[in-house]
Amino acid sequence: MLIGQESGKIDEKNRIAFPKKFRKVLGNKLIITQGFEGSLIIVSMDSWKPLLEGTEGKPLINKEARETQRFLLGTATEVELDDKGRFILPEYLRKYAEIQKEVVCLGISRYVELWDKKKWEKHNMELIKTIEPIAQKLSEGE
Amino acid sequence: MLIGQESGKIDEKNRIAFPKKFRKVLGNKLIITQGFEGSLIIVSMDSWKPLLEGTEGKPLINKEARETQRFLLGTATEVELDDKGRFILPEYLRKYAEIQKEVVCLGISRYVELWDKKKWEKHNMELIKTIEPIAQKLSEGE
DNA sequence: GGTACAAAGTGGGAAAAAGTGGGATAATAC
DNA sequence: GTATTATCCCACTTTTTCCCACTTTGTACC
Repeated sequence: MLIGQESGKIDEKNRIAFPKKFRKVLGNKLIITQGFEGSLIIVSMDSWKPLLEGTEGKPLINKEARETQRFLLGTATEVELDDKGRFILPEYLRKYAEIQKEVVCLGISRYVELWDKKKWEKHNMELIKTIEPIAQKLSEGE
Repeated sequence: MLIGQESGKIDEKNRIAFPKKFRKVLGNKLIITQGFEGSLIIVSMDSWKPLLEGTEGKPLINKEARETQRFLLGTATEVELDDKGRFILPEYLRKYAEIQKEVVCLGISRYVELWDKKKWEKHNMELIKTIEPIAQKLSEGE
């Protein structure tokens, strides 16, 4: 299972070192696509399909389902890690995620989210405020 | 049941000795995540896992589920104690909790809170001021 | 209470592993 | 043919991990 957060940076050749602990789980062929809240989603081939739950099966006549699929599938790219565990981030995804220099990778169970560091930090600040009920449960045990 | 307070420090390799009495209860595989008032929460694997159950199956397209997972998974880390009972605190959690050098571990029933010592002392002072009038009222009322 | 022994804690060295930057070659475009 | 971009690979740097030795704390027995 993917858990935890790692930071890194994008170099002048648009390479990003994919954290070791995530590599172990996902292997070195990855799919990258646009995510939500301005992040990117990185998955393995295998977990790609289950993630589409909720968009699959819905009739094509459903406009929202179509748009969601376009969003997720239409912008996906397959990348391969080099011998040192890096991949090249396509320009259009870099723009979408507004990645400047530093990035953060979040392990979210079956996929990894990639964020521009500043953007993530801002998002995280907001997150902690709204997440209180969950953390409360964590505190109480079961 | 976790109670009491232990202090320690973080060494130059970012290691923190996890107090023996807490170790006995929680084991040597721990989950650390962001807590409240700038503290960190440390729980055992066993009490953390059940929390995930509610979120695991939820589709990617549900915003609330996404944010919950980001918090429970993305900002948490699994650590393992070394043979001397120490764990390595990831940089991002250290920053979050603003840990300088000295730390305090508080046993709070089912989990352990980790604080920067100075911050804890300050927080505790304020806590006392707040609690006293309340306690006073309580006693007067009887 | 003091001494001796045992257990636990602390710091740090050294080897191994991983990460980083960049050069050289190959592929593509102009 | 030349220039630009992409791919592969190498060498250097940094980080991580494992382990050891010393210090401190705890415990038992005198």
